[in-house]
Amino acid sequence: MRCVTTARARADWARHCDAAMRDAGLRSGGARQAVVDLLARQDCCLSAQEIRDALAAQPGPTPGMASVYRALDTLTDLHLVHKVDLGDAAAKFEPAHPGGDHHHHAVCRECGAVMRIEDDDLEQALHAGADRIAFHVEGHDITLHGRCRACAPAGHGG
Amino acid sequence: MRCVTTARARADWARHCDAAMRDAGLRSGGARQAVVDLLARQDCCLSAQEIRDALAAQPGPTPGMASVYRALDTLTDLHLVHKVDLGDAAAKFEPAHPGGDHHHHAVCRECGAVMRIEDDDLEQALHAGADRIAFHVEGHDITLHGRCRACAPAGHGG
DNA sequence: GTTCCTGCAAAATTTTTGCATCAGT
DNA sequence: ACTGATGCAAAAATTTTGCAGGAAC
Repeated sequence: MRCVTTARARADWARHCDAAMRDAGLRSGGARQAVVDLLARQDCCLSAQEIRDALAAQPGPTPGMASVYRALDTLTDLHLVHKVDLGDAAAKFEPAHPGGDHHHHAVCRECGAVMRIEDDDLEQALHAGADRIAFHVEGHDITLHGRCRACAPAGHGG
Repeated sequence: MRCVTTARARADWARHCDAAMRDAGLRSGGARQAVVDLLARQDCCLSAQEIRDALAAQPGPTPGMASVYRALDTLTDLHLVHKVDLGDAAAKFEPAHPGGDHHHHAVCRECGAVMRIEDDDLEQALHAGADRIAFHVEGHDITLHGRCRACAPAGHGG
């Protein structure tokens, strides 16, 4: 199972973002760019608070929460970022790679760890099922709940 | 595709709730019972606000939001109710039928309608995939996003 | 110079908690 | 009577909005 996004894909996404934002007539401000740069370095989703904390921890000015939310909103509208709701209080956000890197999430109910899930058979079943219903499917989210290997009871790990 | 929960399953769930709540040493208060009775009549998920509105519309005293949330929290802890997060601002809740009635949701991004989704192949793929990862899966949620038949562009209907 | 972006603060929304009171066992 | 359930209001947490100032084009 692939577990990380390649450095190539990250660079591609950052470039794709720059192009799409320029294309949309958006100006290159500091806060939004910082959010994009941070997300480009992530393998999985981050909450708005986590994004701001990460930006606060790195050199340079720290954007306000409002700017983080506005940046995420804009990026989500442009389909550059995918909003993920894992059942926590806060929504999370992750890069929406244009060419692929489609994945889902498993949340450990013990430690709260979030794992990436990639399964081609699952995607196929989903697409096949989508054809059978009176609904035009444009996207989907899958969240597994359970326990990660570290937290799973011995003998029940899978 | 089955689209509704049978009257039998609803009655079973209500009875199951009563038994489980008695078993847990919970008293039969008015607000929680009203929430159970209302959920037992539902085919799909309702938000806390929708639940309270529905209770306000029917005869009898209207419980406060806090009681609705507390009832839902208790019922979720007892695995009698399943919390569903469809990406809206508010979480939704639906009966967790013990024997079956496992389903997922499709949300129309035009009109906001929520459809039940039941697909055995999808469930099988999910269980097969669960065996292949280092994660002990105890539950899962699937949300499809797109457009319902009424809102789908002509010729693109699923 | 115009328009968009940003930051701060206030507002809106959803959910939780404190506390006094009421109801079930 | 004891213990838990309920209602109201206040608080907490997350997200959105208003407005003034600054930056990009």
